[in-house]
Amino acid sequence: MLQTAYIRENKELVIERLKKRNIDANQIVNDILALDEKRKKTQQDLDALLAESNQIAKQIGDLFKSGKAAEANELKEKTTQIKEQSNTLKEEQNQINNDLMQLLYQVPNVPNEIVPAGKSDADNEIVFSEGNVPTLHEGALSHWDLAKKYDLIDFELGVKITGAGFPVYKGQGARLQRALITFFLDEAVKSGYQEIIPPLMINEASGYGTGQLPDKEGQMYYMQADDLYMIPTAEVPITNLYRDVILKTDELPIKNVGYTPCFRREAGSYGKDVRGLNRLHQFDKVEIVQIQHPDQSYQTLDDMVSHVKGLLNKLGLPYRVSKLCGGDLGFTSALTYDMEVYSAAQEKWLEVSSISNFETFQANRLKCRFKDENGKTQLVHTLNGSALALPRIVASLLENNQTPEGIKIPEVLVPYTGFDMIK
RNA sequence: GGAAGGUUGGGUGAGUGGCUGAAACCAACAGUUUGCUAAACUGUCGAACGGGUAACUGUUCCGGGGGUUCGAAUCCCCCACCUUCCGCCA
Repeated sequence: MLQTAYIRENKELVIERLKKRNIDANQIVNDILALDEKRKKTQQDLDALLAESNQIAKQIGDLFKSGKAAEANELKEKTTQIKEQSNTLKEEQNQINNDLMQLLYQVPNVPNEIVPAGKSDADNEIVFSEGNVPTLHEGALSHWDLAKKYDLIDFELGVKITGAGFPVYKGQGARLQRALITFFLDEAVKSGYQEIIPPLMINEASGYGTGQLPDKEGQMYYMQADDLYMIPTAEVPITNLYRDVILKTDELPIKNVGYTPCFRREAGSYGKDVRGLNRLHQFDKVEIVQIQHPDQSYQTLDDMVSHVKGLLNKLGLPYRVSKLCGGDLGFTSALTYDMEVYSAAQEKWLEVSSISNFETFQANRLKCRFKDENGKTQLVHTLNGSALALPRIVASLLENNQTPEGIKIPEVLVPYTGFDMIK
């Protein structure tokens, strides 16, 4: 959520930048500012009334104490009038605040200056690529066929136990999964991230904190009996660690990494995009989260991108980095880089990480602030990214590294898997 | 799941109707003292939204919501959460 004060002070910029998202924000911005003016006005009136009533209450107290009950009772009558007025104003004030919130919830984050204009992922700007697209041998298989051939992942068994999108990993497949998780965690810890094991379920307040609620509750699994949601990503519990917190400047940046399974309902997904490991209801992901001083957050974003590049380099997967265009940019993000690996048998690029700077958009809802150099409290910048999401990495690894003799395990993973070939 | 007790500022914790935005202590910060560190002493020390060039100042907030009252941290109702004991249990 944007801050009203920010919109007020940067009106033209906000409208201009939101055009990158193909949004004409003129109307809503003006509505917000008008409501905000109204809010201030009512508050002033209300404050004045309450101040008066506070004062009278004090007088009445004094009068009673000095035994002047008659005068006190006279004053009492005066307050009923004030009370009526202030109640009306309070209602008005509540209504205004609600309306204002409704409007603010609708406004997405202001894209960074360097976000390219565009409508869809086709307009994303590829800013970096590494590695060559492999040529596969005759008779190469898709990862779901490979998974079956080597008995690594059993999709049907998952259907039996739970349903579609909940695969069962077996044998070397399970081991590979665990190896990747540990490798990713180790790499993050080496880069200075603190490892976190958060709860896998969250309450409503946390859902609001990172913006899954109120709009996107349909994407999360919900446990009605206990009013809890399964996390769609570790970002939610880890970022919410800092909800309602005021940090000190020297505590920044905060760098956390967490591995968790992620649960997503993915309602409405269908077709070949969901085949195999491409889209799941439960999957494993290692997430990096940083909380940073506003002056440094873009440097941090670059650092995070570099970190993920490093992971992909070490795994030897061909990948590319793209800067999301305005039309493809997530609601809460100011700037996002997507990392995609090439999946050789499917012959397509798969998104394995999305690294974003939310600036103060999340922090505003989270109420995560810090005391700056001048002792002033201001909102932090929050950032996060996958480092990395497992299924598509596995898909790409299996497909790209297949040989007639078996599937080669990248060298960096061998210490973790204990084998260098899936046979 | 049953029972009891709790929820106050960064922490401990006082506060049962007006003098309490909140004692005291601890922590933190600034300063004095000190050869350095420590100790001691002095001061500062919650947040949000407003008004004012500023000094300063108004309102709101004592788990959340509602109520009683001229006036509520304090009384009443509902809800959430926590702790302890019992039951169950990796």
